[in-house]
Amino acid sequence: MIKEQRQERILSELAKRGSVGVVELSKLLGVSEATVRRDLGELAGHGLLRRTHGGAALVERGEELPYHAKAAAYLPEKRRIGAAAAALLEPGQVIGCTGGTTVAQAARLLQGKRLVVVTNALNIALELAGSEETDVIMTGGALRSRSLETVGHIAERSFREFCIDVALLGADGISIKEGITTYHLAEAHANRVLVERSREVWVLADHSKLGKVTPAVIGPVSRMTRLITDAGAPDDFVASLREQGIDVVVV
Amino acid sequence: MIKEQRQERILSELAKRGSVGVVELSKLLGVSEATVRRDLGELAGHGLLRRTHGGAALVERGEELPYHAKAAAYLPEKRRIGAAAAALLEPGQVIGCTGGTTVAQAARLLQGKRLVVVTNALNIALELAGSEETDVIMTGGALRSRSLETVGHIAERSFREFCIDVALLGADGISIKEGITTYHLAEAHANRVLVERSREVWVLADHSKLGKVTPAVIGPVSRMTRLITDAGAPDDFVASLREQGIDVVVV
DNA sequence: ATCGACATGATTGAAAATGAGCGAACCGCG
DNA sequence: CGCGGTTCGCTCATTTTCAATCATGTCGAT
Repeated sequence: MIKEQRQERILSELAKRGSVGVVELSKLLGVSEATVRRDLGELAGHGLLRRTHGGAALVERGEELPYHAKAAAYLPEKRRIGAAAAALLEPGQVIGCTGGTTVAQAARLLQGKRLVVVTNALNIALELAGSEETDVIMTGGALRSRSLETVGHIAERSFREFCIDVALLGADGISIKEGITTYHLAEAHANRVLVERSREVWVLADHSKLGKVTPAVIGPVSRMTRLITDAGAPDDFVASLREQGIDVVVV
Repeated sequence: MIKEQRQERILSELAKRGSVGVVELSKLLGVSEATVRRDLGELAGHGLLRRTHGGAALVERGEELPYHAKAAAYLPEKRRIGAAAAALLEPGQVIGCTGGTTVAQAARLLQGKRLVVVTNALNIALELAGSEETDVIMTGGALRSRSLETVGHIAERSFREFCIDVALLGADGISIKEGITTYHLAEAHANRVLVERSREVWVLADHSKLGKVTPAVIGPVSRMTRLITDAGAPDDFVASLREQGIDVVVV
């Protein structure tokens, strides 16, 4: 039996049963346990299964997807930024959230607060799914797997149904000249509608985003009422925003 | 048997019966009581069950999602049902999915198929989020943490925008007399709209749901075009549905 | 025929999981 | 209350599993 066939077989067995043991597979496939371990290791390397002691199990969705919070870059900064944002929000407010790992960190800390959260991002909704106190409204729309945001007319129409107190925006780039930008046009469009409907716009971004420009414009920096970033932010950048009357919180 | 399988078994047993004893599990699984205790401790640490003296019980309504507990009950049956449903779908079709753990098992196997999936359930969207081939549309709406479904007028309006080939319905109860039912009124309402918009209606339910009635009606059994269930289904129940011209698939 | 690349199987010391033993804590019951 | 039996959490020895290494076998190319 060829390696490919064997690995195929392992995956199908796993799909059928949810978890499999090394010894078990060894007997089933008629190869040594060493070979089974090698196969499992290889498959796990491709993210097709999760290795466990004694065997393997199905990968949990969300464990391996690109935005998984634990895998995020600048995680400590993002956590602090998220915590600061969460602390500044008040009970009873209506919050709009875009996707992104920084916003997700904030969302995680909103659990149990009496808030209404409107979001087009799957990961945000998921963070808050367990919270009894928080009302979560998803906008719906076409799902973009890269960012887990939903976009398109459904998302935009839903955003328009709300009057939002504070928008928590996770941007990919913030430039004094070019404004708040993101990578994807459809996301930018949905986010723009959120901004339109929001009284305040807070942007959550670690310092790596500052001065950066990405293709799709959400809006000018002047539309932002508060920026929460980390201590790595360049002083002149911060000063320039403050001159424009934007509240810059550095954590 | 590896640890994962054993713990899955424990959760399944717990979901079926509401509470389990250490000694009992030890005999059932063929491992020492010490190991059972360790497993229970670990699962309790993940919030998947509540430790009691002498055993374990389901987590109280409140902090944790009962979703995980539900997911573990009749898991092998649900996998087979999900696989059968996935195998019967054809490329290019527009599929509507409600929430529910059985439907989630089917969704997992739809990855990579060229389909359009419209759903009001967060867990379904998450299963398919990684798939490049599959277009996923979320309806949006207010999120119910218990089932991870979104409900309300936003969800219903979104469903109405689609012409759906096949609806995959996960019901909580199916009764010849009372029809297809679920626990929650708002969910039933959203699901009813999905059914309206669908050419075919397939219900995915393990045998524990058959003959059961729960508070909120989705529709009469006659509206269902196919039932996929497991071998534990009572013969007379299956026969009765077949008399009505419903295609019953037993896996 | 020889070589090299690759897959497989066996070996080994380390790590993890398991099972048994033992006081301490807890339950039900008088 | 207090008591006996059960259950718990802990430690320690044993078994299982792991990852790494090396040897063998297979196949195709030179």
